[in-house]
Amino acid sequence: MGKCEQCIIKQFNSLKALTKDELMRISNCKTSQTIKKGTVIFEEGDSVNGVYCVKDGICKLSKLSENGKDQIVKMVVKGQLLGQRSLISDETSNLQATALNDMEVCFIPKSEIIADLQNNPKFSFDVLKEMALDLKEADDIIVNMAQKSVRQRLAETLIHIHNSFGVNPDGTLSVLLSREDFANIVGTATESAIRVLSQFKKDGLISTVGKHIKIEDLNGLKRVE
Amino acid sequence: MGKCEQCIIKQFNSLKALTKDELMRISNCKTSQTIKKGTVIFEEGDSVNGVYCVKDGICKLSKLSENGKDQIVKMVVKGQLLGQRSLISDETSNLQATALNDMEVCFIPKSEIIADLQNNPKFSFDVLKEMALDLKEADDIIVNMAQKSVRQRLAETLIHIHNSFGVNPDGTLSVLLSREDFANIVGTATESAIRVLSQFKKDGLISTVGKHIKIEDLNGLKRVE
DNA sequence: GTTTTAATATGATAATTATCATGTTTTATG
DNA sequence: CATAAAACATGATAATTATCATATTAAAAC
Repeated sequence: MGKCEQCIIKQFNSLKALTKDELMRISNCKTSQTIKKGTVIFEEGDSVNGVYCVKDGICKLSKLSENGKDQIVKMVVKGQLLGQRSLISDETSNLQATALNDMEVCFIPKSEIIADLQNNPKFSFDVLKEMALDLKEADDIIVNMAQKSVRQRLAETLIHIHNSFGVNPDGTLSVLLSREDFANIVGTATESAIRVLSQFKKDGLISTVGKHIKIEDLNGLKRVE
Repeated sequence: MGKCEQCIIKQFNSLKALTKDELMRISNCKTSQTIKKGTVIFEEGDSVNGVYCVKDGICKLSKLSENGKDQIVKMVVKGQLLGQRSLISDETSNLQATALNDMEVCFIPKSEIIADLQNNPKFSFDVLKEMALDLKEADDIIVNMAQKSVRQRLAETLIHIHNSFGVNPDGTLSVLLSREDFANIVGTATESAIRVLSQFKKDGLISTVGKHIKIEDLNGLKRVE
């Protein structure tokens, strides 16, 4: 099993703020896992007894609404941590995590991480910084949800995925989502998401290769109203 | 000027995790302020060079959208801290803070607080816990915005204000908001918010005394669809 | 206290989005 | 490879919400 102190992934998250000794301790109690696409990693109400460090792959964080829709709140990609929030609040999870493709993760038990959070101010301050950014993003999503049209939100979602998660060699978005996923990010009916994407295609803003989407006119998407 | 180490307000926020020595140091550099209703405490893009500890009164945190609406993201009440997020991220503010009534606050300069965040793990962990709760609330708002109707959101807003901020002796909500404020919390047009509130009144769910709103049927509001 | 301004209220209509129905294409499975 | 199942697509229609117009009431300013 890989050693945390040598793992390159931690450069992308707060674990980089840990000392070599702390990393070695964590390395000894962590477990590596492969998670298949579609697997529910944890669901709302679960006690998540630790933190996942995502070495590869992508997952969605979502919450079931009373109307049966599964609103996607955030996506967690390679390099990021998963499950810190409920761990810090010492609560069961508020969200469900589902793998969007095959994932490689390391699971670090709660007790180890909590000890470091309480003893290493550099680490806890770094986690705090990450959480402050998450909160800012969440605030911005609230504003978008409240004030922008489905068309705008979907255009911005495409741009966000493009900019934050990158593209494949052929230019298609590296994150492959179903139309239903898009609808659940934007907060609309699946049919509406399909309709808007079809329109974007007609307007030459995007093209599709199978289920893969390629942004053809980024500035056009930015101008969508 | 009051002394932080003796101030009762800190029991309601993370400042309680500071040591007596730290509190005395902060006490010496803090400034007390009275803020009049309607005053913009800071706006989007401002460098907020410290944290406000709200001793009395309420303010709204909002963000201007491109369509001209000022979406309210959160309300900060007596006992809470204001401005920590942008301070921690070391960024200009993402939100505007506006006093909803006359406020009493203490302003603690950034340098003092940052030093404590980096040196006192108990304090930074407490701030982290608060921020984790803020993030959870924000996630829940995203889900509500995306999946619930204006009627439902407005009903839940009334319930939230009732439960979290309390009522006056006559039973009316202690937080006095304009119809426009309600619209900007719910993310709808002012006319729509007015219409829904009128309907709630007709349905006997609420009553009004001037601009003050009283919840008459809490369970009824919970059942709104 | 009157005038002016802002906030609240309501109707009419338009725009947006959801829902239901149904067909097609793609993917999974025996 | 045939068949079932899921995902995608599109039309018709209904429901929700926004916008514009216009009163009415309340609050602020002179």
